[in-house]
Amino acid sequence: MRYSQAFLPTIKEVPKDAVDASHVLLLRGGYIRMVGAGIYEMLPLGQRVLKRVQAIIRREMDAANAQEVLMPAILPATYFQETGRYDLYGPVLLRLKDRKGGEYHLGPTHEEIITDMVRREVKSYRQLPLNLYQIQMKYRDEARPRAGLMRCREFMMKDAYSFDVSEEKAFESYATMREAYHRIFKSLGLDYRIVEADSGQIGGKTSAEFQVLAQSGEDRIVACTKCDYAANVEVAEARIDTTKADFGKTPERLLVKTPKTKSIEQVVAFFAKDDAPKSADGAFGTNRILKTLAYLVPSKDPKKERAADAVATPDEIALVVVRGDHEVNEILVARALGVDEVHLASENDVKAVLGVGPGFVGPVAPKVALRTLVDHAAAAVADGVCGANQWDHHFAHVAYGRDFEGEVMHLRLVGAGDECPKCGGGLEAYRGIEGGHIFVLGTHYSSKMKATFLDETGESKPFVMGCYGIGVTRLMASAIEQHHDADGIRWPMSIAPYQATVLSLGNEPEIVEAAEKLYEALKAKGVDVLLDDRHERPGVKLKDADLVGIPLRIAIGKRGLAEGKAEVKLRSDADVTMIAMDEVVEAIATKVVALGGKLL
RNA sequence: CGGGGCGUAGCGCAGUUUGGUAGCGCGCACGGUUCGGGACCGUGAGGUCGAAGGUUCAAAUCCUUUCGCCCCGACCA
Repeated sequence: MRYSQAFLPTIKEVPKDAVDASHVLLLRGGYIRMVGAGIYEMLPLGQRVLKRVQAIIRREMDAANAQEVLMPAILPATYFQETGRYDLYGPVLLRLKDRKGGEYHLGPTHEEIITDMVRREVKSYRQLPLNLYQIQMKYRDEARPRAGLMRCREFMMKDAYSFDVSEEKAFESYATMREAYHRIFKSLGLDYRIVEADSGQIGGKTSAEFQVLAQSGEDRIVACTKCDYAANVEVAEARIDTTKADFGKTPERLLVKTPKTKSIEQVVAFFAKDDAPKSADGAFGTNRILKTLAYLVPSKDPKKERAADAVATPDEIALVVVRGDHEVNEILVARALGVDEVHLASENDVKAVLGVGPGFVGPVAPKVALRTLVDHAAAAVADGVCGANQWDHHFAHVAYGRDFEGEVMHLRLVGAGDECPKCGGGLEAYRGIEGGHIFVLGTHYSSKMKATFLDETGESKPFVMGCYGIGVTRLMASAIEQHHDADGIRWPMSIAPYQATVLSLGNEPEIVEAAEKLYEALKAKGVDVLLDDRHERPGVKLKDADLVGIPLRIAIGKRGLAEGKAEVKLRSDADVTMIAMDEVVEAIATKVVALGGKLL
């Protein structure tokens, strides 16, 4: 391609609304443009990258015996109604009506459609296993689209679905996909971690996320420095402190007047005063405070709508006790209580049930008996402080097992500094971008949709399913988050829009001719190359080349040409190499292959 | 959905407080001088000031409504 003929509008200034590197650089480099919030168009360069990412995904999916299909993006409501997700998805679903008033929506994911496809056509265990995938635009009316291609309302996804005869076989399919995903993420040149994760609304139990490490990532993950343990903080665990409270040493429980002492900091400051009660080993630090939070537990009956002005009743409130220096993991709380989600109870709800406001709530002798969940670490505190369930009062010298009871479990957010639950090694915290997510679904969808086959004994059984997603457009942006500098993008060779770019630095006929000749020779060799033949000053071409981020740059200028040489530079490297003109083509072709590219 | 911010030329912005004929930089077109890290000079094109309604002799500016976009949070197969 010749730059002079290319639709490649680069921008010198940083677009006002872009913050994250990938967003800024995709706009500035002429890759994408916004049409609406979370809706983007791909310019020629963007489309080239996208096609390269797709090609890698197709190659590995095909190699893993998955077969490509294409499902519609416009879906009749009946499919999602069949599994209840038409309501479950709520406003995220982009709904529409046809001329007859029939209800439709745009597909946010396709479990129901593929399950229907398979139940209609597959009747026997002899036709299994089956793995079908597609690459297609998905539609989710996100509450808050952000950061360019990172979180869009329309985005490209590769979604695959496996169908097996048994749970055991389903896990084999899952393992095959996991290996394929490893190959894909490596081919894309991404630094990533595979982590344990929450399955969310999709159903099923076993799942893993492929998290691309990036400071701008929305997800928080922890990974062990010694073993392969890694998890999203949503579900991360840590080695449990098994030190038991030694009641022999814990003094008698003491009611202390603590006026206006609500926050953890205030409590610690209060007990740090000279005249305040002390624990046997000194002050009551943050890690000795038993932080007690009241959660509103929604009714398990979905038909029972809670009125906006309703006041909580005792059976709707659960107490969660964690150490003052720990944070509650609400996903774990919800899971323990068997509900989809929990929210902190409002001040009014807390007062209504406990007769006291947040800040003075504690697990010891509440006004009414409440379900109480205690984090392991909090249960191990031998001599702690907690709210006394009376205004302006706390208890000192309290311990789980002696002063209060509850269900002990893992309830807190794990972070850097915690110990690995597998090996005891140190955990490190990272930010990640969820680039892929794989699930064993079991029979969650097949049962609801009566998608069954006959096994070898003639018995009718639901398919055991798995599903496997990759955010294609998101990965394109993720690659930039990981590969850029102050001047622009540094594409990995495997997904770069062009493998090499030839710059003619100067408008002298011999320079233009040499660049043209090299361009044609590289093309003939099978190198995907962009020739910057614009009548621009060298500075403009060099700046644009850095911004666009093509991995290999060959500059033809007066200086080098005098010696019969071209200047070759890697975008990811500061050094330049002078190579004789008649050796450049071979050198570039070799470099392209060495960096993981393929000649045409 | 809660909080905050912003809509003025293709892009980035000033002008709004205190109403009085809409401006700057980049980009674009033409001419000239330049030519190895986003050149310079000159000339020129380009705007219903997001939209609607209101106040006023007069509205980018004041009032009301509305639409859109961004950031933080909540949410997120």
